[in-house]
Amino acid sequence: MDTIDFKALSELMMNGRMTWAELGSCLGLSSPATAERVRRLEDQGVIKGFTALVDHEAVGCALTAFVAVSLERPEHRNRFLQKIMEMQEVQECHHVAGEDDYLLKVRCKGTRDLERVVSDTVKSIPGVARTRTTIVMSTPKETPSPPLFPEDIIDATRR
Amino acid sequence: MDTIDFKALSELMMNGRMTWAELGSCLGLSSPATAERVRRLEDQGVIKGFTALVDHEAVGCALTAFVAVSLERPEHRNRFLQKIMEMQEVQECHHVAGEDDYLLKVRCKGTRDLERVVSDTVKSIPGVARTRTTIVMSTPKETPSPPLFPEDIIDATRR
DNA sequence: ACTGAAAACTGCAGGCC
DNA sequence: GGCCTGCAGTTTTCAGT
Repeated sequence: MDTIDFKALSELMMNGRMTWAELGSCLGLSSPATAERVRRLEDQGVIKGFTALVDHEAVGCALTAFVAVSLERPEHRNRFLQKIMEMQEVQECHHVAGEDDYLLKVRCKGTRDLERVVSDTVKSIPGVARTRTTIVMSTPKETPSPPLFPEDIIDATRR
Repeated sequence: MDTIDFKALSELMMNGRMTWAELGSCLGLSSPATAERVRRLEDQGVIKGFTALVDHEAVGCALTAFVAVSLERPEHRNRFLQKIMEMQEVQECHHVAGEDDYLLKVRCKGTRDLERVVSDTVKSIPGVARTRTTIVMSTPKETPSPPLFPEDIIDATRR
């Protein structure tokens, strides 16, 4: 077990961009060895990729909501999931135990958009028996995530 | 309005690492101009940083759960939030409208860990009146997120 | 996994629109 | 103000050990 400088490592991860040499020095490795390990992690699927983490509010995605969905019968599942996959506003879809079947995390510009997503789109999917929407007022803690609508970033770039 | 190659752009964003030149060519820009724009986005706070996106299951974080929390009185809020901030397992904390006050997204290794987090830690915070935990069985859709426990990645590195 | 070279990329300067 | 071209400094990559 080598000597890993966790403090330096987390500092490095905080401000984002880093070189293999920097990362390696936290781990006590040279840059080629570090690059090799990261490449292996990608091959194994541990690392899915690399992205920018965006402040969704800053790009006009100010509203977050959780939508619990109940399905009438299991037969409707595939069609439902297929539709969900296509919806950009749905950031997450979890199959949950308990009263409801699915829990969606939805992100959009405002209440008008939410209405469209929930009432028009989700409820129109065959087999959706009922939905319960919970609006997020503020989020004190959240690990930032990749952009949902890359085109909005492009717009922000121009300002 | 310039000509943006969205198809190439999203392909590029999918497989992660890219050079300014590559990104720029999708936008119809040279590398210095591209780097400059991204730097500006960072200054504006639109881009919070850059990270690796990890498959949490692959690093042993196999259990996801949503925990709804009700607080007795507003006075308890600050202390509650402070404690939440310290908990690595809590990936998100949202202040929500409706029946409950907060909705936590929790990630941990297994049910044993969940018990510790919910029953021992969250419920022991002063002012927590009740919690309702919803277990996630599978998640058909989720944008990957940065690592919650960097040390687990280090371990995976060694395999 | 380390060292050292070639190749590639980034960042800065200067000029242009 | 924002963008493009060329050069110097780094960083990554690919040998060989």
